[in-house]
Amino acid sequence: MPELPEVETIARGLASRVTGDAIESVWLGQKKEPLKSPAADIVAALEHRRITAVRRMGKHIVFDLQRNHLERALSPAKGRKVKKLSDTSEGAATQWIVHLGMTGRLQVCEPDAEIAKHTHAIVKLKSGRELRFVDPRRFGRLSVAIEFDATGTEPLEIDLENFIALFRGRKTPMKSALLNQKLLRGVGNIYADESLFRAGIRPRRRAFSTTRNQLQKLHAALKEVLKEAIALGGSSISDYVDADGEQGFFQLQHRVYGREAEPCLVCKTPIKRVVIAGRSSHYCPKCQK
DNA sequence: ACTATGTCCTGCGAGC
DNA sequence: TGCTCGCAGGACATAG
Repeated sequence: MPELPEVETIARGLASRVTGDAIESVWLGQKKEPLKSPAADIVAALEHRRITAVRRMGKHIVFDLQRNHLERALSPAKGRKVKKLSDTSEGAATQWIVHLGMTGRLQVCEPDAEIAKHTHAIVKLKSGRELRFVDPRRFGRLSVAIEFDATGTEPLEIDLENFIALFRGRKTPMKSALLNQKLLRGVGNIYADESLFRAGIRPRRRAFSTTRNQLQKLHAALKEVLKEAIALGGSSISDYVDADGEQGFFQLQHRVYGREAEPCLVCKTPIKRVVIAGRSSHYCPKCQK
């Protein structure tokens, strides 16, 4: 469901709520799809760890975990078969990585709160609260790692020359290039469409044929649209809410996404919707070349 | 190596 | 009301 601005909003909300808290126990559901790492690895990596930070990398939420020294003496956690993490020393940091897919949610709640349908993981915290992962479509993924290795570059950090180089020699449509997480991480369908509109580039435009001037505009437009969206707490379409249950407001700023047949806000031409790489793509046929 | 396509899931609203 | 259909913010495997 969420793209970079929504994940950023969620990660910030989680950081303020659970940083410093410790994980006492982990329950994982029976469905196998949400687990990218073996269940035993996840449980072993999370239990009795302190959450030292929560941050976003692309569309992933990364929890930095450290062995909780108060718990260490009490936990005879050795002997568990955790191949990937077995060579980590006792105090070494590990990470819990959550990808929300299309419909994933991470909620912090009291233990007596009703357990939502499609709850796949419940993490009990020392503070008494619970962190729950809920995901109806099960496109989301949970995993653990010693150091998460995300692909691509953060769009908010990339400089102009490296940005332009991403598109060089590629035949693929600009829309597909923007969605390719190996190039830029965190851009999804909404912000791809919105940034292409602001830069005046058609989504089907072949990457290699895009002019330097257009790419320069896109570099600025993408950063601008992502920053504006983060400032407004992301876009709430259907049921997206952040860690505090608050909805975002950037959907009110969409200029093309979800506006098929509505007049372009610049030139009044009806907005078009086409399918590119299986994804809805919205653009103004007059403003975008 | 790069690119296009199908597939994984559930839920919702539109249209009949 | 109840059914079917198409669509949904993502990412991977696979085939060409």
